[in-house]
Amino acid sequence: MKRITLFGYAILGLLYGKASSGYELRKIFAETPMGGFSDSPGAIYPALRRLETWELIAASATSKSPPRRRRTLELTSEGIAALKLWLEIPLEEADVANHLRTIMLKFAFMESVLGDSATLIFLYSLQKELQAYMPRLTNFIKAQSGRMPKSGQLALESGLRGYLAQVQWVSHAVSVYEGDKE
Amino acid sequence: MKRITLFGYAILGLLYGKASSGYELRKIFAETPMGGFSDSPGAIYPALRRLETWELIAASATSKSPPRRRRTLELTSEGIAALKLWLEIPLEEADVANHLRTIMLKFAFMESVLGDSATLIFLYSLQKELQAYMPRLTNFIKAQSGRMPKSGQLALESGLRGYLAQVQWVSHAVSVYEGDKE
DNA sequence: TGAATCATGTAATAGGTTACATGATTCT
DNA sequence: AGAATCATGTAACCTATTACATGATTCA
Repeated sequence: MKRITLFGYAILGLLYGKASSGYELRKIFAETPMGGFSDSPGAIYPALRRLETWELIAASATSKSPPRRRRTLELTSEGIAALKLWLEIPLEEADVANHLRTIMLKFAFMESVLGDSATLIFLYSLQKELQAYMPRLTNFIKAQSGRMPKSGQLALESGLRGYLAQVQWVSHAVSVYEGDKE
Repeated sequence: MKRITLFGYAILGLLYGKASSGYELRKIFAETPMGGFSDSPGAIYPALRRLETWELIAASATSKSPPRRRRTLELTSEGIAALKLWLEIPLEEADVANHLRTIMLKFAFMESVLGDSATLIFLYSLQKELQAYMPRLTNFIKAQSGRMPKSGQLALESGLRGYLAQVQWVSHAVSVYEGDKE
């Protein structure tokens, strides 16, 4: 029985782009602002092992020559299917409230896996859910105002501004994809 | 040997504001956009038990009357000390890159625990670290441009916009606290 | 009285963190 | 030859998740 974690999907998504070794993946997690996933070997190698036993990934080559001895891993067709399945799960409002990180990870991989039009549809639904969530958040903040210290109030506002930035970003992203279609 | 998790500090901070039962804390986590911590009993009661065995919190009353039978928990002096110690740890640039959530949690509790001037100092240092981090992020994005699909590029931009929003928020927050001083 | 919800807990599981370990290879 | 780093792994521990369980109390 397999339950793929967000970390697992991050690995699948990266391998979809390019077959890589554990070490290469580690470097990506360590050196890029990607999601803030762990780059520790104790996280990555067990995760790879799991994905391998589930046959979602497989060693394509265990080269000993030039680039040292390393196990290059690639997606199997089942791995690709699992990744697609995950990307195709429709958004719900609760996701927007709590799992923006998950959403952005999905988006990052979506174009290459599902194509432009699916990505655009995803952006539309994200836009819709964000717009539904914003007033809920502002109302909550208003309701709390006065019942917390300034810093609590401001902390909430920080979250609000973050979501506002996402709203603007979605519009921007949509325009990029819409512009591309014609 | 005690290692307090972020979740643990969230509890300590909330209890600093008001002695509460586990159930009350659950409701806060469930119904407010606070950090996105778990509201499940399997998370909260063990966490409370740990904090209790470390004597950072203690049951102030186990009322059976009106508000049912509930264990109201409050901070001990050691709990307050632990919370203060955590809040006083100075910021580093790596924190800004990866642990914005932690930072905002700290900020939310800081005013009531450490006072206005400490909070303002915290904001200044946050401002400094954010400003140091922004160019690193923009450079990284520039370096990647062209070497990823549009969606990957845009995902990075989303992060960038989030940080930009935080930069603006810090300025706002600073002005609120500076305005207060005079 | 029965349903809902209040309020606290526990058990199994799984995944991440931390730390350690080990060889091979490149570089000086 | 020795240091650094490449590359993979393992083991102990801890915590969150999930699901279940249990009584008490309010409310219809």
